[in-house]
Amino acid sequence: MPDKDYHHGDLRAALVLAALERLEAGGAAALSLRGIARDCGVSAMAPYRHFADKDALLDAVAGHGFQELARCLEEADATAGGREALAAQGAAYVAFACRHPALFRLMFMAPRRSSDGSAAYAILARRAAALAGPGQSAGDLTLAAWSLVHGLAALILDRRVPLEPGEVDGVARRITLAFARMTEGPTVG
Amino acid sequence: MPDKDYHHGDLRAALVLAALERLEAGGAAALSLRGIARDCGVSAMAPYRHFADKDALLDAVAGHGFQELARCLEEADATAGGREALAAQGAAYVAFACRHPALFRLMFMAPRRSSDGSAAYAILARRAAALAGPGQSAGDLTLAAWSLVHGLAALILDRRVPLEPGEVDGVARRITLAFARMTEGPTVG
DNA sequence: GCGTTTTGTTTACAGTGTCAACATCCATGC
DNA sequence: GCATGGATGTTGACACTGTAAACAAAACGC
Repeated sequence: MPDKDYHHGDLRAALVLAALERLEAGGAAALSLRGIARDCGVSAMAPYRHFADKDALLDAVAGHGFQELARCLEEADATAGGREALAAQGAAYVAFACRHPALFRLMFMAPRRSSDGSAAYAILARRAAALAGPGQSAGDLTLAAWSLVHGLAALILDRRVPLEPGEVDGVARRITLAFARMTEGPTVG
Repeated sequence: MPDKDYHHGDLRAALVLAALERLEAGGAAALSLRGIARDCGVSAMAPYRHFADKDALLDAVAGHGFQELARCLEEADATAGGREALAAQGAAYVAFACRHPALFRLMFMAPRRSSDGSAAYAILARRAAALAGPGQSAGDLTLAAWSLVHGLAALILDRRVPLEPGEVDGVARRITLAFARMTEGPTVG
């Protein structure tokens, strides 16, 4: 094994990981490119060999987050079927946001450029669309379901709704489930 | 009228206004305290006579946004009654976010400290709670309604949902209205 | 009128993202 | 086996940021 002092095995991955750690520890304010580089034991300019600029690194971090979110949704979806599966996904979505608030904000709440979240969206969409009753638009239903859980997560994160940590899961599950029941009610037109 | 060269009349208000203009023009990235001060023709340290730090100024800007949002909701609410009023509020909420994307993000999507949005919340809550059927929790219903429109706005702002500007209002109205109809469907338990 | 308080200014410092020029290492030709 | 070229990392510099400390000027109370 060579010296490893100059060339860093896999700096790109190390940078993303360090950024994630900083994010969990100190929030978005702690995300300085120089700091991240320092954490990796590397100079301030080294990241530019792997990312065009700071935003590009942040995009990679967000991408990591989306993968993890998709994993969580998939896992939750497998625990039940039908409407209950949708409720489980809703609760998992909110739980993810609460577990990684700064990451969640980074993923969504910045004028990002790319950071594809379609994988996570697809998992939720599959469940939601299957619930569409006659005369209900599957597209609208999916969008509504996503909006509901996303908005709930965002409001909780911003302390806009006074909820104890212990209540969050129950509320998310209840609301999502009630929403899912909407599909058996009277339909439009 | 005295010289007005040293003392600025009402700097505090001018700073908030300048910040709002910068926000509309260049997004959150253009919000530098020094730049805002420059826009007001004042030195970099002058803002500190009126705000503890940059975040305090941003809080004031967010507060301004919440007032405006409340005004929009109130206005929309007056255009109709019952479920239609809720749908109108939903559309107005989303429209506000689309009209002032950077401000909306500033209001919600940062680890703020205060910036009270309870006025806007109250207007929506009043309508939503009135729609709660027997066995439905007014609190849950209100939270769900808010989450729905807030999430929809956030997702649209982040281009997570491919919507033409022209479609936004229709979708928001449709989804909110469909949600409101949920209250006449079969209830929990 | 004078002192106090409020409001701005100047200067300075540490920290940021990023450009340009340079250094070092690794893999590949011969 | 060694020069060479491309990848990777470094140093130094620049313009910019938020903010602390010390000072200056205008406004107000008596």
